[in-house]
Amino acid sequence: MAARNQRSEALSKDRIVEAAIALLDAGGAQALTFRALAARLETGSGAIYWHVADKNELLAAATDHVVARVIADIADEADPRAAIRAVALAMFDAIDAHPWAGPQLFREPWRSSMPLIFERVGAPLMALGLTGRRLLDSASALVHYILGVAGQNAANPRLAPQDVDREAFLAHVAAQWMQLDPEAYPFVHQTALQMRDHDDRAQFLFGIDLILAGITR
Amino acid sequence: MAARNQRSEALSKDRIVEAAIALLDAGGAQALTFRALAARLETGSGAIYWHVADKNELLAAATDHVVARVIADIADEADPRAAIRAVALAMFDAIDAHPWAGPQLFREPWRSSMPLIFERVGAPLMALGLTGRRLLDSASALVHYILGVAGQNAANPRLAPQDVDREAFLAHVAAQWMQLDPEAYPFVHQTALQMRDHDDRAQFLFGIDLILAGITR
DNA sequence: ACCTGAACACCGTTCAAGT
DNA sequence: ACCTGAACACCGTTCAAGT
Repeated sequence: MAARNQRSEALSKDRIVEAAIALLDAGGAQALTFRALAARLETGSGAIYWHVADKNELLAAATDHVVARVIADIADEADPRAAIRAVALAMFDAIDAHPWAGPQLFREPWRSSMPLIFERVGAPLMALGLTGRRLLDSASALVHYILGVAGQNAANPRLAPQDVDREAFLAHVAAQWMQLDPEAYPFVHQTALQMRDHDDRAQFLFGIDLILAGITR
Repeated sequence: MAARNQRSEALSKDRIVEAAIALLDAGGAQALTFRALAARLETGSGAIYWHVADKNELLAAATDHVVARVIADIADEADPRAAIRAVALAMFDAIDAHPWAGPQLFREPWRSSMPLIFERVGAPLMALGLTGRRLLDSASALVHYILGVAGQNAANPRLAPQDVDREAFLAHVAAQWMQLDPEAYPFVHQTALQMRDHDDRAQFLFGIDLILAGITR
């Protein structure tokens, strides 16, 4: 027993999940393989299966771990609207920092992280006096918006060619959109230029405020 | 040349994309392999690479194909709000029918389907009198909400065990959420039962109306 | 009970060889 | 120009064998 600590800790689900997160953060979803994980943990690839059912459970556990920490770190806000904005921004930043968690988040909504998020959004709505169906549907709209935007935003810049930076990339997309037929695409043609230098985070918050305005109108 | 039609049409990107969509609709994202595709097209797996760069392009082309058809089929609505609801519902139903397109949609937003969607949402907002930054940000919030919810909704029921139906599954999740500590999870505890028998589509539309209310307040 | 690592079935992609 | 299909590198997962 004591001998096991000479070179490495005993394997455990926690240690595996931690190593998985490190791999995911460093190289994205494709960097998480059982072989890489085994190498990092100095064990055989089969050993991991003793603690974790399969890759799906591993990704879900990694996501739960990240979300739980982020949610726990959110500062308390007295004002309900400020509280909702705080949760929204925390999730936005979390998925931006761990983009691999985005797709995973809305793949298994019955997992432990989902009630956490719903609670943090729904409780302030209760404080605003909402009840019944309207309470649930409003919370649902906010949560879906938050996860949807955060996930999309996390996916965006990563598939762009590596050597162009974000600005050059946006300028390129805007130029493409500008070339669409102004008759068929009046909106796109008119807003493409603004699209080029928009602030994702500010635009995200604007959407939150739109929904809040609709809720409390 | 004429001889080629004796047993099968010449290979083309269109034929490949069509076959890919058939595979994806029948068996989900994991059913699309180059081997299965080659078998269905009665050709070698390498032949596909002559018309398509890689799997990523294939998925993107399949998504564009589906979205373009759906968008084209939307009936024109005179009322801007009705027009936006029509686009939203069309996209919701499209991703529900082709759930594999959900993740793909917000993976390459500079592709051709994205301007199509933005135009269909943005044009009615122009008719409502919006301009400038507020126009772009409002359209962006709506599009992100639509794609986010539709994608999440499409992902949900498919990972559930196959033998339980949707209702039994929702009841099971609700029961789990009910068991959370009412002190720590007042909102979840109170709304879990309603969550059980909510209507995804109606809830989705409610969110659209919340955002529209915020936009036009 | 927990770990090892070879083996299996299966991918996406490439490429020499054909027509 | 377009197609064939074997070959390559790489997966997730299993499992007999070890401790």
